[in-house]
Amino acid sequence: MNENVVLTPERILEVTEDVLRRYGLAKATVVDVARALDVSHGSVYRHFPSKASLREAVAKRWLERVSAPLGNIVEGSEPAPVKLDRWLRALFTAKQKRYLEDPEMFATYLTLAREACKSVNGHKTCLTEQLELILADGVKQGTFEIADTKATAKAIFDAATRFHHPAHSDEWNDPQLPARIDALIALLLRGVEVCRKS
Amino acid sequence: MNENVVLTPERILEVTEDVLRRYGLAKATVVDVARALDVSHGSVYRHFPSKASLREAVAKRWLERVSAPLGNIVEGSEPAPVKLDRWLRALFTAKQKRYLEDPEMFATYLTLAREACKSVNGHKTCLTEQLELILADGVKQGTFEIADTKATAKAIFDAATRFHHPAHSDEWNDPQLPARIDALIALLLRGVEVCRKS
DNA sequence: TGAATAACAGATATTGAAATCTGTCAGCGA
DNA sequence: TCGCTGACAGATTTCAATATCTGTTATTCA
Repeated sequence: MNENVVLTPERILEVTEDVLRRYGLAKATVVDVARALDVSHGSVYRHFPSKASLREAVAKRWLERVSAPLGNIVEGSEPAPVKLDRWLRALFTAKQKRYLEDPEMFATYLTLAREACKSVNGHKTCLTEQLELILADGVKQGTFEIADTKATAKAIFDAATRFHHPAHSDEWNDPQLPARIDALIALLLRGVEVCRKS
Repeated sequence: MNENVVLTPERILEVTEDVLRRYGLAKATVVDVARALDVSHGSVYRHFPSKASLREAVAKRWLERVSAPLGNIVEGSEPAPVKLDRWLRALFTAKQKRYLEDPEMFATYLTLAREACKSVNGHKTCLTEQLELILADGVKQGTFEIADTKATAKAIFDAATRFHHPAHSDEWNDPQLPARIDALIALLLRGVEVCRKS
């Protein structure tokens, strides 16, 4: 495995994900990562000051892979209600797809995320800000009527918890899930849209 | 401790909660419970067929203590929006109070509940039905406008997850919690109420 | 010079033998 | 008769000795 490539943080992170996938979270050690890279484990410590920081970096990468595509929806030019609908569904789908495709790896990332609560808070803030942009957009367009967009963005994020927070992933096999998501999104949309015909 | 009282399931459950509180979930054994009751552990097995069923009964008791007081709010004669507001806040307060008063015991009950998923499903169904009654009430009174009360009741329950589901209890110390709850309830109320003046 | 290493101390994980627990049942005593 | 007991087998947990890992540093090599 002695690649004639320089040792970069990025390469270490990739191999670390591999090692986590093969050995599982509990058994994956820094020594394993070093072995997979064909270097001594001391070399890994040259790029990451501790095992915890290595794990945190892996978690951060994963969270960024989830939130990046959502940014595109915010940028789009659709009406705000459509954006809100699509953004929420994209968030749910991103998480649920990862869970259904590889539950073990998902559990691994869940535990990593629990440890890396700083990165998770950043992730949450980032997502809430995206939501707020959509809401402000809708207010400007006259389709939404919202007193406090920041508070409402947080409220929507909180309300959506069950369908994107990994703690509830064991319910994502429920055949009624799509119906529940539809009902929630309808309820939330009605909560922010301007009054329809009485 | 040799009480001259007959051994009833109720008495066993009470003492079991005591033992759980003193020894912790991991260390509490059926032998401990029997010792506290001053009987042989065989006697406990006369009333509960297994340790798991004993634990499940403890979980069920706890869940019932949470949901019972909420029933009174449903029965009340206030306007539906007030009921809905009070019911949600009562649910959140019930869980959060238990968590803040004794986090260790709360964690114990959380684990018990995870095991007793049958009881938990009953609990959820019971709560959702209470919600549905409030919603139907509001529709009849003309304050709510809801296409499908059953689906909406579930959606509200799902939306409230973050503030009553024990998996999120570690966030209940957040000083912003009351504000977040206010924002969520306002959003949900707007989602079910008939249109106000445009 | 600067990246990588190998050897090390203290912390953590593994392992297998011994202790304890769960669930059962034949028999005791009211 | 009926509830309780105490002894038991198999499963689970504990504990301490052993092995492995984490993080550091003096040294090597290009």
